[in-house]
Amino acid sequence: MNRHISDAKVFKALCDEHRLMILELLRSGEKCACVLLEELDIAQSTLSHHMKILCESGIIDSRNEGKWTYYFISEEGSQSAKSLLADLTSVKEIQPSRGVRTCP
Amino acid sequence: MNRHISDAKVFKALCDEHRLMILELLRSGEKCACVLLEELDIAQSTLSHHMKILCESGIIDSRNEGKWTYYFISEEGSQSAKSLLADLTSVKEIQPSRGVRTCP
DNA sequence: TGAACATATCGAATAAATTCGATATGAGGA
DNA sequence: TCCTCATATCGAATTTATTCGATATGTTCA
Repeated sequence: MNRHISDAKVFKALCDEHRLMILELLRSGEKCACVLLEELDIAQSTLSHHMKILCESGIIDSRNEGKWTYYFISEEGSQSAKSLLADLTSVKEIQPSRGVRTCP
Repeated sequence: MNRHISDAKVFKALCDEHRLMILELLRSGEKCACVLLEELDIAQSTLSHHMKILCESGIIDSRNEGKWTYYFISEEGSQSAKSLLADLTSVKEIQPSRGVRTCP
């Protein structure tokens, strides 16, 4: 079940402020790269790099329409991110009661 | 509401594999630093650095007992992380229907 | 086909994070 | 009080991420 070994990827996608801002922009519906570029004050190649990371994390998906690429929040991807976070922070059933010393 | 500006911090705490492993270890109950250290094959100063980041993110909390420090998953902190992720990936009510072109 | 535009990739510069050993701090017990 | 042990902090080395300009790819339209 070693999910945590490689699943830092999902959270890595979320730990950059530009990428969080992109996510925020996409909450109001899909946008093409050129619109995102106008809002973000970063170089086009930088935006492309961020979109690649977001897409590879699964949280964002894209579709092509002619020469444009539209990005949108993936329902499936964000659901699995939420499940992963819930798992990571959930305390297991069988555990020593708090306050029990595990040190000598 | 500009939460995303500074709230990369919570996710930054989750984007390192050692820190995810620490979280996994704490799922079975609080542990003192020396126990974590045995499991992780990293230097003591490195562990201390990771624990600081995790605690500052709010996801993990600590308590002192004598010379030991015990770390545990914070119910409150992980709840707010989950809320934040849910917000970030939730699509807003009013939005243009998908497929509407926002580019010329 | 060729010009114009949107996006992706490459390579290099800069910035940020991780890691370690050395050392400091602070608590407990002799 | 002094010694020992647990954890934190410091400073430097290394690794990883971000960023940009330049260029490549691929699409549309004349």
